[in-house]
Amino acid sequence: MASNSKLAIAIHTAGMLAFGEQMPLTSKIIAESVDTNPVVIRRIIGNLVKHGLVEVKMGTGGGSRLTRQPREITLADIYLALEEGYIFNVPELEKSHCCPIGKVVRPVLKKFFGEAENGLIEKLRKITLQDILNDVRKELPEDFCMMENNG
Amino acid sequence: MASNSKLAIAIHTAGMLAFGEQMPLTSKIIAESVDTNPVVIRRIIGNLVKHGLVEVKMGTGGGSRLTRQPREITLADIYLALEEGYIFNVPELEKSHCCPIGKVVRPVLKKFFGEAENGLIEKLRKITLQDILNDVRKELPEDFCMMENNG
DNA sequence: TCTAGTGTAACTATTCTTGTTACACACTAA
DNA sequence: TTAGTGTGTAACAAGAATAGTTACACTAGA
Repeated sequence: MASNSKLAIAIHTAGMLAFGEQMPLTSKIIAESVDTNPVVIRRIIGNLVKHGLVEVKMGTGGGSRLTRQPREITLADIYLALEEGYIFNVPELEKSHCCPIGKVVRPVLKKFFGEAENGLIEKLRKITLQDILNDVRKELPEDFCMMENNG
Repeated sequence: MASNSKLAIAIHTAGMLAFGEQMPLTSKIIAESVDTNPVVIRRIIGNLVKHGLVEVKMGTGGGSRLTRQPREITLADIYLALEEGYIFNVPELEKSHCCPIGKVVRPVLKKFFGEAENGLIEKLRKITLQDILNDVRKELPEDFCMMENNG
């Protein structure tokens, strides 16, 4: 598992903001739900803000909320907002390296990996935050209210 | 860059085996081209063997070679052979965790991440080792011969 | 002014990945 | 049957990436 849980945390975060409707949520509340530290959440929200998905209000009564409707936010938007770079790494070679294949393979692999990653992004683009919410709601008790139940 | 350079190394390795035609190549030669340690290569070849892409001959004059033509091996075959698991991690929660959303979100995210990863794999399935070779060959001098030039 | 928030730097801890050494075993050729 | 090449793999070391934590300056509302 190479893995990177930022995307999961970011979606979870955005999902909670959606649940919270227009009521701003604090990084502390979200962090408790995700089971991590508020700073981790703030860092991720920073990326979402930078890409216009979320807006933040400072000070008392402040917190974050979505700038758009959940059906207008795709997982690709969130994925790209994280600016994590490429999934597959193509290792650098030493400058002294002299195998001609080694030198030539690198850009070729980069090209094909880029294509593959586009396939991933296309799929992510078809999934909206609303889809996530719908699935999550199915699993929650009907009378669930986040503000009361969160622990 | 979460990244994992195993796929790049595995493709590079398979590519060299293809270049070598039916002449078995040693892990040492491949390691020099990739600029790493022979054990790293052997570990990866072990996965390729397990999935029937490569066969290995022990002892003097031994080494590895492909079991199929390069046009019959896709990057998806190589990717899946590495058994790296999922690209995106969905973090576990503490057992004591009691936020109901937290509990419910996990399987939902796993499902959607699985779909996204399938998009990646579909793309990889469309790229064969032969495609890589063709691109690499374009960049190499016409009279290139691996056995003489490898350093 | 007090309290409740955020943003961010700096540091620590942890985990993942890669690299290395070492050695038993397999096979070939003399 | 012995020497030489090569693999497989365990065990450990080193390095890098990820995540978690603390601390503190700054913003805003009551």
